[in-house]
Amino acid sequence: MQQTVKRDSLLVVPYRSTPRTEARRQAARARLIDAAEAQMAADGYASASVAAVADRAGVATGTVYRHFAAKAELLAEVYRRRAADELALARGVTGDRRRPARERIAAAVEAFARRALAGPVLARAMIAEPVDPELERERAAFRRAYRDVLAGVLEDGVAAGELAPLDVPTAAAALVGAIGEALVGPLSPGHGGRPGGEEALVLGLVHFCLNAITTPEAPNVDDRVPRRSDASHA
Amino acid sequence: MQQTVKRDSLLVVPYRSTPRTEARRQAARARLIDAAEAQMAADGYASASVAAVADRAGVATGTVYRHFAAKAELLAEVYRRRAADELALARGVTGDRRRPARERIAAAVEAFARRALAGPVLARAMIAEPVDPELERERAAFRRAYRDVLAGVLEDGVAAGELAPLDVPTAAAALVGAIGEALVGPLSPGHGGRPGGEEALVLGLVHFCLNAITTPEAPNVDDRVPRRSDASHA
Amino acid sequence: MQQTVKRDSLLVVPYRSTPRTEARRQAARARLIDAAEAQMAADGYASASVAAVADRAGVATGTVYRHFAAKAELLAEVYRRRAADELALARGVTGDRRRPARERIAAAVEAFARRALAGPVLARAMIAEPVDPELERERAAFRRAYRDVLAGVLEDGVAAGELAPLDVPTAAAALVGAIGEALVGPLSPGHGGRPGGEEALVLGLVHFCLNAITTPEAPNVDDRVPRRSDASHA
Amino acid sequence: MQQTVKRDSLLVVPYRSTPRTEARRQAARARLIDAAEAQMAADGYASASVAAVADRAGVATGTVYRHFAAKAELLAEVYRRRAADELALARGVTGDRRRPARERIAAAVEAFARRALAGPVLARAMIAEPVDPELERERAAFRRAYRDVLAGVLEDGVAAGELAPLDVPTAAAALVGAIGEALVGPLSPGHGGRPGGEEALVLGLVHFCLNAITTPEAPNVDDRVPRRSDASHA
DNA sequence: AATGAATGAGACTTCATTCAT
DNA sequence: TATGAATGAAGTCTCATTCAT
Repeated sequence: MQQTVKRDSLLVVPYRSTPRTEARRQAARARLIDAAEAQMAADGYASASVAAVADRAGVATGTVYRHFAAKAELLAEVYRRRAADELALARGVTGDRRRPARERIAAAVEAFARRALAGPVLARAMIAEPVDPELERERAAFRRAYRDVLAGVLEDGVAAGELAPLDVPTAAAALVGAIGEALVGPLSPGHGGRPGGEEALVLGLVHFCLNAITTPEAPNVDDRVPRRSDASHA
Repeated sequence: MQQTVKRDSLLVVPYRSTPRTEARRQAARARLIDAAEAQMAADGYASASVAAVADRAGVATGTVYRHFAAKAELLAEVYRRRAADELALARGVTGDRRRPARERIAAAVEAFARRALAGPVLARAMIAEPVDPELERERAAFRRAYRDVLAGVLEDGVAAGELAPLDVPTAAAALVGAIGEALVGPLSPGHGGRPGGEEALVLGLVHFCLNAITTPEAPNVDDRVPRRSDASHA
Repeated sequence: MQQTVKRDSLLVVPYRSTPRTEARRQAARARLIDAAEAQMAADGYASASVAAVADRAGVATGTVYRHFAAKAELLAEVYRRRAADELALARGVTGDRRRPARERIAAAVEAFARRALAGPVLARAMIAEPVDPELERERAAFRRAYRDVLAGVLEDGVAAGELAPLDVPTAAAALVGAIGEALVGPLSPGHGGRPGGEEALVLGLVHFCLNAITTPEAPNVDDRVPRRSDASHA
Repeated sequence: MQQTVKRDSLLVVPYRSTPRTEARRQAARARLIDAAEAQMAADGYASASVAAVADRAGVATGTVYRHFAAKAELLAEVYRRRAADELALARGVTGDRRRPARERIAAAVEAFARRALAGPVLARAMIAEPVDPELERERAAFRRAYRDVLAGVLEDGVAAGELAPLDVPTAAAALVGAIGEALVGPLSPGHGGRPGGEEALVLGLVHFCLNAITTPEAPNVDDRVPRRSDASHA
């Protein structure tokens, strides 16, 4: 990718260090990660062969191995970087602990939803597509981290008395899943027919999530098998 | 395949109406589907090569093709069979329309949860792992069918006045996702450390799902984003 | 191969002979050869798998091996039988040695042409399609035999002074080739556009063949390469 | 494949206009075509598996697919190249329209014959052996082109009054077949016993072909069934 | 004798990885 | 360091042949 020989300089100095070299190296690395992400965004995980990625980055396949020990490592980096972005966003949006937990959760759900809807193929690859065991680990890590962000908010809410006590880890995981499925599931067949389209989807999802963490009156689990019919609700 | 007309015998015996042969055939087919399912359960979708499945079934690879036109058809059968089981169960536990919707949803969630927990790797493969387009179609069909079961219950609940009005398709999808992630997500790293273990997980999840479909007091959607929109401020 | 046990007689007589058994055997054999020929006629040589032929004959694949040691042997029989038919016909129409050689040749060409045109796919398979070495031998044998029939006629003609002396083996081979190519070649791209269609083709071919064996005025071979040799000047 | 745009250099050097690389690439390609041709020449079309060809070329099987999208494409190239050679030769030898048509035909026949005799197995593969539909198309194209060359000469001859009117397309096809069969037919079993050997074969064939296009006196087709014996020819 | 399911070698093709230039 | 051709293991599928029933 980076040619070593510079045509325009007669003197080729065997420079050793990391002044500009390291920068170039990082740039090349980054370009490869970009290319891999772009490929996944364009045609899904399965299309991201080393050749396709290298091609997209404008380098030879061999060059990839100068920056990554194996294909899985490159793709793992894609997951990691993407996850970091997503987490940063989530943390940003939920960061203000003075605001009510429900508000913070709503913000996180909405932020995630909007990004997923903007790039559905990549979202699918990140959330649901199959992967090598190596990558699976990254994906699991992302989900866990994301859960942890949400869990933190939930704990804050419970501690502050805003939310009724709840099974925080489970609820956080369920939220992640609810978000993912609601967004990714309907997208394959096209979701256009719905009135309001994406906007309605986001609203419905946020609504769902807020409800889920808000125990109406009886936080007792036994509530789920009520004594009688819920006629009173009618 | 078998021609029925025999020139030299007046009595045409239908060559073999497959008395026992058909049974054997079905048995062999079923053995292959079992083997494929077992392989996916053991090592995930990616490990289910034709050779591995055949090996597990104790037959030669060529034999697979006597029963299925292509690998994808075998795996699709696994999905279909599994999905049919799951749907039958879900329909069974939610079938009594005289019972309250919340009770029926709780039953479905619990039933699904218990089965997923019994076979987590397979559950992962069924729910989340990557697949050929052909299989993706099966998986999507399953998810859609499952959503429809839940959506039917939700609609019953809304119609009966038991549930406050809600975005039924989104809620149903979100429920499927919540269930899937809550069960499958935590399982890779092992979930054992939790107090109460699986039991607590199931209860927490049921609780979460019931809450999610129960609007506390203000069913108004605007309730979710308190005063101003906060999401997109990363 | 000959079973000793008979179900319908209590007394199991190890019958030795060939009363009706041999007849049945031959019938089954013949049916397989028919089926193989029909398959080749329908879809060409490549389509004649053992399974397809057995299917067409209404027997199981294993049965084929009760009558033929290998697939090639079955197909060889097809060639042989077909060749025998063709040769019998050719010998029939050329058999009357009292008639002029040219007339006899014309009759053979016409007969062959009409049959080939009636069943072009089989003709192709017999004349030109690729085959196993084993079958190639049969095909070569047929061509040789056919050449010999024509050669016999040519020799008669030369001996009788009707034809000018000519290189009989070469001429006979060339006749076979001319017939084959003229018939089989034009059929692939469709020959319909021609005025007169098949009839014209047959006439043109007969004309060509008669000319080919009729030296105009100067039977001298040198006639062909006018004064100097011109061929090799590319 | 190579992206041309480079962000970090103003001077965009087209990554490699493939100075020597292209040459190497062509050389490798050519080596594979050579190997495929050699394999067909040695053991016929059926023996030309990808593995066998790669082996003969001294490369791994995968390498074949760096140069050809599919096996059929490699073999098609063999046909095409061979056909191009043959046609160029034929056109060269028949190109001078001032010479008599019979002389030009004789030259073409002789040229083709000498080459076919030099490599009989390959000639067989090119002319008569079976092939995939994809290759069949190439072969048909070659035959048609070859016929057209001969047909052109025949038409010239007829137009110039040198040849009596004749069914040009049929005659051209028949010439191709006559040449092919006369050369290829006798070669499988070996043709060595003949007096004069190859030389006689070529002479006899040329003679045959010239006769075939030379109507003695009565170009009428009905001539083929003469009234009486052709005593006058004696 | 027939059946037809099973066999397993072998064909084509893909793609992550290596290595001479 | 980059290149990209080459590698070769692995995957899917076909089909002539075998063998228990």
